[in-house]
Amino acid sequence: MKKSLQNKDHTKNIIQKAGFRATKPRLALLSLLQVAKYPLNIKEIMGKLETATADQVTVYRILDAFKKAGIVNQINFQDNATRYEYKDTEHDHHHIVCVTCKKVEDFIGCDYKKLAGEVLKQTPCFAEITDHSFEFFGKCKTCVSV
Amino acid sequence: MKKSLQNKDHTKNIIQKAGFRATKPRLALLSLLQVAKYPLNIKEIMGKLETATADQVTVYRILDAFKKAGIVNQINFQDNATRYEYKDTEHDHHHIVCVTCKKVEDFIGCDYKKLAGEVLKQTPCFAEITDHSFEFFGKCKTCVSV
DNA sequence: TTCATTGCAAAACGTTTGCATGTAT
DNA sequence: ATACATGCAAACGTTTTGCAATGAA
Repeated sequence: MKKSLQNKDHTKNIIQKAGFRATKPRLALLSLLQVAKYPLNIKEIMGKLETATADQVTVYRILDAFKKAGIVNQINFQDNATRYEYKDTEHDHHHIVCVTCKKVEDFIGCDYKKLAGEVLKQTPCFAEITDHSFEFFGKCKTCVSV
Repeated sequence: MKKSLQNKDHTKNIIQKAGFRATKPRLALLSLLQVAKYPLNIKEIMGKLETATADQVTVYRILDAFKKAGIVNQINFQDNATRYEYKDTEHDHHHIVCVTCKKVEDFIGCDYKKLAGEVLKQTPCFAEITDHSFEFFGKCKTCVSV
């Protein structure tokens, strides 16, 4: 079986296992997020999706549903546009963003689990932690000298 | 000298040391952020500011300038509204947010400096780190049982 | 006085809602 | 067949821009 077909089946499985119907917009959107090199905002998503694959409103609804289902992560680069990324549990990572040119690079090593335990002890109101966000902002080697 | 006057002078000093003129909107906004118990979004700010103290556009411009000057932090709770918090360098902290009722509690212990060094080694494109964001999302003791 | 700062009007985005139509299972 | 999903239109909330008027130093 060809690799691309395996991937298509895999994408379809993820959608169905999460309890959703495998529709054209959902398959296209999840496939797109799976190959994206960094978290995409709505404009980038609509630009990369083939015309008439999905309405923008549909994309918003799917992203919301996928986020609740734990299939995608919602990410914010402080640029007034929510970004979404496929949640690959095998390759947990976070991002560093250049504040000047917006270049993005991944990094690993965020040991949030240890801190999560300490935080629950510190915060008397809270019972459980379900998610976390963590990004670094800085300057890339090109922009730092400007 | 009364405490409230000391605070007023302190607020004025912060603004002027950052290179800004100590105008009514800027004094009111920074004072508000200094006493806020959690990061405020624009609606909350406009609601808490006395009427006619500052136009909403002015508030946006001041927040942007204060952020660039390092006086305030920009924070995102994944609720489509940018939040701002007075940056008190003496009391560095982050936030945990209840995904159900939006309650916020602070926590300390984010040792980002150690990770920042490792991240710069990992990411060949980046030269320096200037900022970071870190929030936990979870459920408070009231909402967890629902 | 002078230049930084503000207010107002209007536009530009990002996001959500309601409802009729379409479709995966 | 039918409950789930989508598309379209329109509303909504947040943020930005241009420009003339104002005010702090």
